[in-house]
This record gives sequence, structure tokens and C-alpha cells, in this order.
Amino acid sequence: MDGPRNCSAARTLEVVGDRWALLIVREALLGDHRFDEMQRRTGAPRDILAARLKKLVATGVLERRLYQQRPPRYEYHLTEAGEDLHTVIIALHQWGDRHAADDGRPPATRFAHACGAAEPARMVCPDCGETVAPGSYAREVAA
Amino acid sequence: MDGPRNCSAARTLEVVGDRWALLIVREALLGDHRFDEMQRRTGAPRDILAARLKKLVATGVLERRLYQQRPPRYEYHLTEAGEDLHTVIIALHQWGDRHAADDGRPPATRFAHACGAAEPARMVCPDCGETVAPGSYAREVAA
DNA sequence: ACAACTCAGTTGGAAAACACAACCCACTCC
DNA sequence: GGAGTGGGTTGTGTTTTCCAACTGAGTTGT
Repeated sequence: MDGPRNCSAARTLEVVGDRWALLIVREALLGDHRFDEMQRRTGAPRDILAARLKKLVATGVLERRLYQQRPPRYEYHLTEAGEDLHTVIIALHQWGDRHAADDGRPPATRFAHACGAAEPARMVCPDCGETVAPGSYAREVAA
Repeated sequence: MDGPRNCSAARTLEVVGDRWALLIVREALLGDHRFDEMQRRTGAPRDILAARLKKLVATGVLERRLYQQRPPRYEYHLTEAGEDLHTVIIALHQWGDRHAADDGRPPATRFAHACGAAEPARMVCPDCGETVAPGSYAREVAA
């Protein structure tokens, strides 16, 4: 009866829901902050990268920092909000590990927790401590 | 020195890295399986929706089920791989809750664990049990 | 001093994807 | 037999994207 859902996930996708935005966030998480490096590591066209960086700065995901005068050069760092996207990146990464095979190219990127654990992180309910399953978690609740 | 990273997150984004794919997965998670319903709830144009559904079936995220002969009608259900995307949706949803305000429209969709917990799910390391932080988790490891 | 190189972008033009409205088809219900 | 339903397709613009080349301030090499 009603139209599109008023949904937080959809709002997030308006900010990072295109082909390159989340790869840019991934780069920033991995410690790359400069234009050229990001361009090489993501494979994004330079003009698109420039446009996305602008948008991500405008939406408060990244901030632009001057790291050198003359000529003025800028780096892009994650804001606190940007850092919060790490769960999205990790979730994407895990799905790829499981369902989209590495086609045997060079060294893969990998995420590993500081404690040295080999196992991937899990999403758990903070109350009952159970791992969140697709069916047990997704419920629509009228407001 | 080298080109684009060989990265699982990037491979995942090749499958669901456009504006509509993840919203379609969200719908399927929420229990909508039919074309028209998905069209209304996501807001995607019909032709784009048709194309995405085809792609998601081809990539093994969705499967097409005949639910009625004469005229033949199909529903779209998540495969096991598709269901595994729930962590991505949840992560997006949480980020939106925190950083992209609800602009006060109708009832919001909401995800809630079956045990009734109000708190959002957390990503934790299965070994040390700690909540995964952006800095503590993202590390590149040579293969 | 002059050339080559670095970094961070712009610009222009072709190709692909997208959005929107209209249409189609096989049926069912009134 | 006319309207309605469900699941699309088609045609026509409008936007994005892609790619390659270029700019411009400054630094480094010779």
C-alpha cells in the first residue's frame, strides 16, 4: 500500500551505495589517504574518484587534511562516522571470502583482528550473546 | 606499485555494489518476494528491478521460484549465499541509525533480534571476544 | 638552466547505465 | 466484456561512467 520504506539501510546506501565509495572507505581504513594511491588501489577512474571524495567529505565520512603547503596537497582521513563503516566493509569482506572466490591473483588483502585470531568476526546479539542469524534477526516492527 | 587490490570486499561489491541490489536483498530478508511488492518498497524503476533480479539470480544470491502456473508467476527467494548478506544489511542499517537521521517520515523499518534485545548487534572477535574496532581490525597481511 | 618527475586534480568526448512512462500478455474477478 | 492483477518489456531521453589526455605548482636530477 505504501511506498518505499523509510529505512536506515537505504539512507546509508544513499551515501555509500555506489560502486566506488566503499572501496575508498576501505582504502582509508587500510591506511591509504592520498589521491594517487587510492586511485591505483581501487582502480577507480580519476574523475570519479575526485567526485566521490568530494561527496564523502560533504557527507561527513571523510575529512580533507592539508599535509603540505606549496603546493597545497591534501589527504583524506575517515571521520568518526567514516570509521564506523568498518563493520560494513568487514561484512562485505567476509561474504566475498565465503562466496566470491579469489581468482588466484597476487596477494589478497585480509582483515585480521589484533589478537591474532584466524576466525572471522561474528555478529552477536549483545543481550543473549547468540550469533545473529538471517531469520532470527530480520523483523519489521511497526513504529 | 601494484594495481587494484585483490580484495574480497571488492568482489562482493561487484555483485551487490550498485544502488538497488542491497535494497532488493533487504526486501527478501524482510519477507517480500514478489516483483510488484519489491518495486513499491524499494522504489526502484521496474526495468532496473527486472535487470537486478536477473543478475542476482545469475550470481546465486536469489533463486526464482514458480509459485503459480497459468499464468506462470515467480517469487524471488534468497539462497543460502543471499541470506549470508544479512550481516551487510545489518551493518548498513546500524550506520544509518547512528549517522543518517530519520527525516521523520512514516514508520521506519527496524531490525530486532528474536530474543527481544533493544541493543544493536555487535561484531566481535570469536577468539578474544572483544568488540571489533576500526583500528584494531583492519590490517593488510601479505599472502 | 632545462628536462623529467610528482601529486592532485580537470576537461572533453564516447559509451553505458539509468529513469520514466507506456505498453503487453495471460489470466481472474465482477 | 470491462476492469484489475502480476510480472514484466520497450522506447526514449537524461545522467553517469569511463578513458585518455591535459593542467599546474612545485621538486629533483644533470
